[in-house]
Amino acid sequence: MLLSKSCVYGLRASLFLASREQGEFIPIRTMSDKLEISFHFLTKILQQLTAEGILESFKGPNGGVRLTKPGSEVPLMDIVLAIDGSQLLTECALGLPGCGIKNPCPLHDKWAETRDAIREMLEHTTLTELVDKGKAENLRLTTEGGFDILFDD
Amino acid sequence: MLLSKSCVYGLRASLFLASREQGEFIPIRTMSDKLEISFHFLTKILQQLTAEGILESFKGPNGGVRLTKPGSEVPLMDIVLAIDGSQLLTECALGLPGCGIKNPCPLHDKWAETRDAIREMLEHTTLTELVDKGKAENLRLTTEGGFDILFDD
DNA sequence: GGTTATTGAGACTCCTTTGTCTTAAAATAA
DNA sequence: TTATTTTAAGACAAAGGAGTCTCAATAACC
Ligand code: SF4
Ligand code: SF4
Repeated sequence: MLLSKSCVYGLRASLFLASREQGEFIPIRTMSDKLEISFHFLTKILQQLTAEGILESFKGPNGGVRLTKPGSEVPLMDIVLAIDGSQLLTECALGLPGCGIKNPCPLHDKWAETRDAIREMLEHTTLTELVDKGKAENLRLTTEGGFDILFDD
Repeated sequence: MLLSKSCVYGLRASLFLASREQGEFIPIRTMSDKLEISFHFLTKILQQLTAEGILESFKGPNGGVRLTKPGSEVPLMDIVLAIDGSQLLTECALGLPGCGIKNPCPLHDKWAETRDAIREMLEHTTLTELVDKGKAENLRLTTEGGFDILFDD
């Protein structure tokens, strides 16, 4: 799999947060319910994003988490790097240790192109971009139903 | 990681086989030594490729494995599918169950492009193509040294 | 036939990822 | 102050991937 499960959950939650008012703290429990992700597991993942400065959290009643920056300034890459690390963009096809341009394997040229395509996609897509698209076309973030079911409070 | 370790080992071994005479059976022990892969582990992986008809094997002295077809007719995709399955090309970014064009997530359009790039690369690159390149430029298939060290018998 | 070289099959261990649970810490509200 | 709501931290369990090992099956050679 390209992205780990933790990373996918982190992305889904980040999209959820980006779809709300920016100043609002959203309880993790709300997100875990709506996105159908285990609460404790999601908590651990979001703690990583908080540690990386992508989210900020607040304890106690009316607490929760929120994005530190507007979603339009957060490319997907930020979340992927925070959770899965740079592995995807540095390791590769034949997975030889110490890989690079200097002493490449035969797949390097072709793989580098593909890898760049992945990088471009993750760097140039922002949370807000996907949220806007999701809202406009009622796309889904969860197993069933469209984007809008996330907002029946 | 894009490809599992088993898959990477399978690819490396397939490249090794494609670089030899086609009719020749190569003992797995020889490959595990040259490619620095655990013998028993590589054996299990190559058994999968044999079961899928990509390799054929022969027991006993002078036995080993060989490609069933010339390397020029074997795209990398065959090996990836045999070992990792179609997961990489069907599952995706947000990993929602039952994904597809019918009920997509907001990432679908962008992801589909990237996924196609990966598919194209795997489908249109053959073993022989990489072997020729590797031999010409003495690229590497193992941690140290170039392509040629595989052939000091 | 007996020994040796090789793949085939499967049990088994080890490690990472995924997921659950419990307890502590912080903030609010009564 | 006490109870409640929330995140923080970390122990623990379950599942899958990665890797090791043993023994059986097959083929060649003596
Ligand atoms: S040489 Fe390039 S393609 Fe090959 S393993 Fe290294 S980074 Fe990957
Ligand atoms: S809709 Fe497309 S991109 Fe989104 S999870 Fe499904 S297949 Fe992947």
